[in-house]
Amino acid sequence: MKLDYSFYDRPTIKVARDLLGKLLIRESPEGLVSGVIVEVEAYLAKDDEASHSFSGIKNRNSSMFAAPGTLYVYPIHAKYCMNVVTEQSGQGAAVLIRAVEPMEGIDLMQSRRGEKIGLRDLTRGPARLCQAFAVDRLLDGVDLTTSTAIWLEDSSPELGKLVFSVATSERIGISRAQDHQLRFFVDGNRFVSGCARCHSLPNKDAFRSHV
DNA sequence: CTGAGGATAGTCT
DNA sequence: GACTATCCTCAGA
Repeated sequence: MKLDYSFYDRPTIKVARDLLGKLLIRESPEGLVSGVIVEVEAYLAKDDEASHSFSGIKNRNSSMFAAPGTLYVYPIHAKYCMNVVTEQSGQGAAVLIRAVEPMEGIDLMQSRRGEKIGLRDLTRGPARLCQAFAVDRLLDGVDLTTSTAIWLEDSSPELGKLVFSVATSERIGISRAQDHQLRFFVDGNRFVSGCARCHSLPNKDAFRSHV
């Protein structure tokens, strides 16, 4: 079932944790791809120096201040990252989706990412994920609750109820506010990005093996 | 497997 | 001109 407004219109940290295990779906003329979210980071509206909203609304971050459920796509290092806007309009809070476990459309992801890339590296990392899902600035500001190009679902019938434990750590790749434990990931899932010390149980079963 | 270093381009100071 | 919420390649164990 597609996630609606009431899912996003909540405290950012709750939304971030609840996004783990949800299905991200992208439909384009080339075909459909999907994956289960295994890693996210929360960026808060207040007292968070690492958040793009910290120094106020700018041209480039304006969709982070839009309604909850809006997609905020940000260009960085000549690549893209995707975020989901949370809380109320004008707050400037969002959750960065850092990694998914590929489910449907692996061939299409493979052709977008390059034939030499292994399965594990297709969507492990925010910019890799955007490339595999063909997410760029054209999707910035899209409403995830109504769009037919990209949206989130609670779960897929064939996966059933996913069982996993949530781990937390500092966020990755930022230079300020590094002490906050605002990164959430599926403990042990091998499609999570980042360093080995951030995984307390390395190489546990992936969701894909449950199908 | 790990860590280091350079490439990359759009936005803001 | 400096800054990134990054990625890829390469060397070494």
